[in-house]
Amino acid sequence: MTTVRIPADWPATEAEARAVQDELRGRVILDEPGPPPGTGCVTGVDVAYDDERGVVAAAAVVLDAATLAVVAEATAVGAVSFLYVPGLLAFREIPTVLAALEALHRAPGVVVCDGYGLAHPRRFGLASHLGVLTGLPTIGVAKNPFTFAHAEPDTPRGSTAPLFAGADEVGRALRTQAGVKPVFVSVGHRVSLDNACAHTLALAPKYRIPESTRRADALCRVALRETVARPGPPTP
DNA sequence: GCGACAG
DNA sequence: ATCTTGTCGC
Repeated sequence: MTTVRIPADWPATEAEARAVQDELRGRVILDEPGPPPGTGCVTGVDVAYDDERGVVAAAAVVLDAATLAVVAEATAVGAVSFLYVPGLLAFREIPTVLAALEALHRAPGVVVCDGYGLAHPRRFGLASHLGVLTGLPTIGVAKNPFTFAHAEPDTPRGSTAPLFAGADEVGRALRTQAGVKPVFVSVGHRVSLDNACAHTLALAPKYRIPESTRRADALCRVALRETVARPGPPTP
């Protein structure tokens, strides 16, 4: 597991962070369909926190898209780099997530983030940000609708309803299990919304949350516990 | 102005 | 995100 330092130029204030989003937003690529679902690899990323100690742990888990078998995984830990502010989540997670992705010794394929991409107050959520920084195809799959409006998708698995920010369609509510609360899918970088939903559905054959996110969630919790329970904290 | 608000 | 017991079900 690698340890990361907060970048020297990391935003310190909310205004600086918003300015970074406004600057990077223009680099998002929205006109590529992305890799076909069910082929190649898909990578889930997630983080866990110990706010008392200011420690964050990230995990990246690579799955074979066809079988959902785990083919690679990596973790990273570091100091919390930003406080949680709705709309600025990426600044809390990205340094450690980047380190985990870099520790992977294979191509991640599509990266599935636990949060939003285009569905964001400034249309630049975690998945968009991670995509621009890495150049990788990314999508966002969130568990809550945030501030966005949506109709209830039909009961069958695979049903969708558009997610609206005012009149803009910024994503979809996707029912991954019949009769169970939907997840909220939005485009990150270099993947179409149709493909993002297809990937998400393929990753959730049995549970509401995509297998990629479930695996990454479990792994980053282990990584957090191991570093917190060990002498010699990673905080310089 | 007040509250809500991805993780 | 995180704090938390028991409980229902495969």
